[in-house]
Amino acid sequence: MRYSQTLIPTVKEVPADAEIISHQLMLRAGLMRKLASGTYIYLPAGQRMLEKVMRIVREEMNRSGAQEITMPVVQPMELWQQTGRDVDYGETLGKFEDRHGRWNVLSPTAEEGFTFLAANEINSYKQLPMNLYQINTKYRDEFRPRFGVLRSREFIMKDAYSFHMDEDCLHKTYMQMYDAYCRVFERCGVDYVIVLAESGEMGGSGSHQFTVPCENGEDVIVYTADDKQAWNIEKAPVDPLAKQPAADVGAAEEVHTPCEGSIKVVSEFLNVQPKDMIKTLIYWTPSNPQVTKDLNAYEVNHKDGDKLSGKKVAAAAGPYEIYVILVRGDHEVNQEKLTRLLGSGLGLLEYPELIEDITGAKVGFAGPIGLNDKDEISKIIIDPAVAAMAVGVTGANKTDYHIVNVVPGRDFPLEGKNIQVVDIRNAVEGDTYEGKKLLFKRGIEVGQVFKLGDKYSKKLGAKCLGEDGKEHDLLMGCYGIGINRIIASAIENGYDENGMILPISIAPWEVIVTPAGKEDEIVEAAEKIYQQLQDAGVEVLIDDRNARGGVKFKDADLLGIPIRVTIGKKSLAEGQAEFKLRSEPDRSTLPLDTAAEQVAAMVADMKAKLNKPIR
RNA sequence: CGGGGUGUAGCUCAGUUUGGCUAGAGUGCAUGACUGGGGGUCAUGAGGUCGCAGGUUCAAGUCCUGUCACCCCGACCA
Repeated sequence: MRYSQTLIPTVKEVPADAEIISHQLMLRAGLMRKLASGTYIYLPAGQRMLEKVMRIVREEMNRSGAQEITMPVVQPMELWQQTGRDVDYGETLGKFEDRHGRWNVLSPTAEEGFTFLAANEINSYKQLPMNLYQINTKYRDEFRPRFGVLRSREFIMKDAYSFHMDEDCLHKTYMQMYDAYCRVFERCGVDYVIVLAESGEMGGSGSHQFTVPCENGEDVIVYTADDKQAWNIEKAPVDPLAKQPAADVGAAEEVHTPCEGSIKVVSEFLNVQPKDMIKTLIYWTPSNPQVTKDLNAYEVNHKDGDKLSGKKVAAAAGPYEIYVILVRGDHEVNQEKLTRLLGSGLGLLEYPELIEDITGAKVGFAGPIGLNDKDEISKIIIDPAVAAMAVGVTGANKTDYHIVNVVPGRDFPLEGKNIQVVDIRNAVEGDTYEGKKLLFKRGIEVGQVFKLGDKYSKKLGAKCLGEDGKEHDLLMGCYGIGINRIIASAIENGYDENGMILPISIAPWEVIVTPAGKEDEIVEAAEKIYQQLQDAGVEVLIDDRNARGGVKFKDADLLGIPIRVTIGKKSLAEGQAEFKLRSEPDRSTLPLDTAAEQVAAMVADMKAKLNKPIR
């Protein structure tokens, strides 16, 4: 490829829109341009990187026995209504009405489509296991696209779906995918850690996330100090804290706190630490899960209009459950743990009016004292960290009042028929698990494998005949890789002040030939080596622009091309070409007549190193 | 959707507070000359509905109202 004939619009200045390094460099190196918030145009260099990642993914998927197909991006809404995900996905689901008045979905993922296919085409256990995948555009109408391609509205995902008769078979394919994913990320040259993720319907180790650690990641990974176990923060368990020695405090006492009821403001007002406060959260959820869906749908459809008040919603919902959750002031409720505790499929809703009805106070002044006597409360869930407190400050269930000197167990019960003390919070710095210190780091989720069970096959009637001659619901697994995110993570993993430092497997070109000077002999020598490298099958870019050396070097560095071969006046006179690795500061020389050969060997070697077997 | 911010040349930004002449700089682009190993120098030139609409005024990039887009924090995220 000739630089002069390629669109690689590099820029010197950092674009104002871009906050994180991968986003900045993708724009600066001319890999892409923004079309609108969360949608990007991939330019030739960026496109080449996408294609290289896709090629690796495709090779590893095929090698693992999966088969590639293509699913339409535009899919009928009816399919999504059958699984209820037209509602579950909420406003993130992109949709439009066609000229016939039919509603269509812009596929944000494709369980429905693949299960539809399986329902029609898989009839016998003899066809199983079957693993189908596609690499295709996905659309999600994100509330807030950000960080360049890390959270965009349109992106490319590899999604695979496997079908099975039994759990063992599913597990086998699941592990094959797990291994294939390891190979994909190894070959792409990104660091990654595998963490246990939300387990979903199947329980146990039903999902793993592949995460590239980096400062700018949106996910938080929690791992033990010995590096043996890792979780997504949504799933990380914590040891209960040691019970604090009983303090000699007086009786609980109401104090006037005429301020906003947030933990931060109240703790400052009373001059106590947030960790000495008890946060009281009140949730409610309709007893019938279907009602939650209807309500969600109602809100989705009426978002701008007559939004129901809390009471109206509650009335519309029929019977409902109310849960009171107590966590320490400096802790956060973990929604995943909560959902798991109360049963999946239940939506938890918060309505200020309802909270006011129950506590008799404005939001911000709820407290546990006296609440356990209220019949309408189904359950009080107390985090062990609250139970371990010697004394705390809580809301008084009276607007503008809090209670100090509250002793858990003395002033409100820690046991009882509707009281449960159970881990319900996010792990924080200082927590342990099984006695081991928990550490935190941020990361970018680049892949996830998931055991789906029969969730979709049941709803879409994907059954097949077993050896026993009876119909069985198919078990499914699904496996996703974010193609664009791999590129962003690779950049977050490798850059310096001059630009990207890319793994050779995904760099837009493997080698750049830089003629430093426009004398005929320099150009000729550069052209020759360029031709030889091409003949050797190396992906090579020649910077044939009429520009100064400095400009070419800067752009080569910005693009992160792993190997640079420079033809300059001095070295040429000695029959040498210059050789430099992007990742290393030093330069060396190679004899002109064997340079191409040696560089080609080096390229092969660098690629082979990324292919090395896992672990 | 709540909070904060920004829209002026392809890009990065001055100018808006306190309304006033023909709207500026750097960079990029074009042309020419000199250069030629880390974004070089000089000269000339093209490039703007000052986000959009309406209003106030003798006069609006600047003040007012509305609106749109984009960015950041939060909420949300199979």
